[in-house]
Amino acid sequence: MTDVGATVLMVEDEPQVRRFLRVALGTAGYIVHEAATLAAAQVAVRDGAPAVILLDLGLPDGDGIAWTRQFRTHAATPIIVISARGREEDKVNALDAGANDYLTKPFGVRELLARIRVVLRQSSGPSVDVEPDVLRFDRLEIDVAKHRIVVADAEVHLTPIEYKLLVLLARNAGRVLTHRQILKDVWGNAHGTESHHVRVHLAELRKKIESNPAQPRLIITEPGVGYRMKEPLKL
Amino acid sequence: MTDVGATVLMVEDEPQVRRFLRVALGTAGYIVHEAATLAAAQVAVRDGAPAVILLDLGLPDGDGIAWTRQFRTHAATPIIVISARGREEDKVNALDAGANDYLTKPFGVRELLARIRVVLRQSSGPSVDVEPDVLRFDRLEIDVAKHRIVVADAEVHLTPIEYKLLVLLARNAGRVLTHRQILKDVWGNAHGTESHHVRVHLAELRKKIESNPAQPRLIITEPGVGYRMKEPLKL
DNA sequence: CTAGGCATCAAGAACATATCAAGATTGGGC
DNA sequence: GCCCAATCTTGATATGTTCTTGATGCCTAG
Repeated sequence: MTDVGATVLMVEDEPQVRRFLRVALGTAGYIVHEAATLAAAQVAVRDGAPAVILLDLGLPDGDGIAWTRQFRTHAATPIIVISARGREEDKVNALDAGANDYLTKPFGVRELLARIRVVLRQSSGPSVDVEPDVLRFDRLEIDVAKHRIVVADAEVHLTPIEYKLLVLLARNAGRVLTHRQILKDVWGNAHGTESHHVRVHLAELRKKIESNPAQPRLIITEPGVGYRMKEPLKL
Repeated sequence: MTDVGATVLMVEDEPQVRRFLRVALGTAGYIVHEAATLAAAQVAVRDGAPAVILLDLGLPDGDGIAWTRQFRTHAATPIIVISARGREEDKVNALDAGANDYLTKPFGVRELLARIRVVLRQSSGPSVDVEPDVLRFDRLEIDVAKHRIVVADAEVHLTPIEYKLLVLLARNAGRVLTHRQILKDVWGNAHGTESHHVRVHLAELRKKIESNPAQPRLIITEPGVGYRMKEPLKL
């Protein structure tokens, strides 16, 4: 009556809750991985490639919401937040940070399982795209997993928008992305025609990653259309 | 601060709740469609193509859960169920029937909006879907997905008008397109008889894609009528 | 031979982009 | 809760690209 042996990563510090969920999820046919801290979760995600993450807020080593936001910059694994905090504010923050669902303790196991099925159902659809953790472009190196940019062997600091912009372009290297597409992906659906934003932040980005920003070699302007990142050299 | 004017279909029979949600959703920037019955919802979905459906259970003309199950056999539009029934049983049934989320009345508007953002975020997908859409003509290659033109293994830069012109001709290869048709498609309906524009830009285009622009092999002039692109080699 | 349609060129207008800088906003630390 | 630092937004201006427009000459059909 349940899904296959999908892997669920449970991020939770209270031993009692862990035992409880371990049994419930195990019985339902899932493979359960566990982490008691965000740091451990980070490792578990990379090693275990879970199909869904159950994230308890209020872990000892950091803010789960901030972690979620950070995580979402490079991964799409569904996150179901589980929290004792039931304030609307908390829910909105978590969901906007990138969580797929938010359950307030106490909750019923059957509801949890149903909600896990929902997110699995969604993610099973549009295939699994495995992409390398490191994207390389000439003297530019993007380590998506570690959220690190290296230009000519020197680490470079990018602001959140610059980072999103760069990863978007890099993931679509060789393809022209229109202003509209970029706005939608980096800013969210709202901003109608403010392509000026794109220009400003793209200029900043070029300053940081191009050797000669006045004559860009990595990010090419397609006047009247958008921008294109040069494809990396083929092997 | 919110998404674009995505369309939300509200399926709800109580006038008070409808008015309340209409205002809340409208303020948040959504276009709101309304239906008081499942039958009306069916029609509204077909006509309005909503981005998300808010479904109240317990409508006068049928079982919302059964409707959801039926709906899911042919459509993937996200459904957020809103119900006064808070029993775990109800939630599990609705979610397993295909609902994407389940909110129990009373609920906060901000939470609802956040959950709408979640499902919209998911369905908007990874923005750029890869469609291998390449048109080939001898030594000319048009990659529509990437917006890229290659002539004899060398990338060629086209201006927006040139690109539109080329794609239009390529998509209608073998057929003669009149000046009027070209003007309408590339420039828009306004320009009455300015076929001179076509000539100028077509000359530019030929310079870029023909090996000998004076004796065009790809784009043929049909005197007195218009232009025609040579059909690509068949496989 | 002539008229109409076509190709080509060049210059300025219209439009799009790059860059700088100041004000507004956000988020984190105290 | 307040303040500071970082970041984002917004506007102004300079620069660069593309489009339009008109002039000119060629070719072909009648």
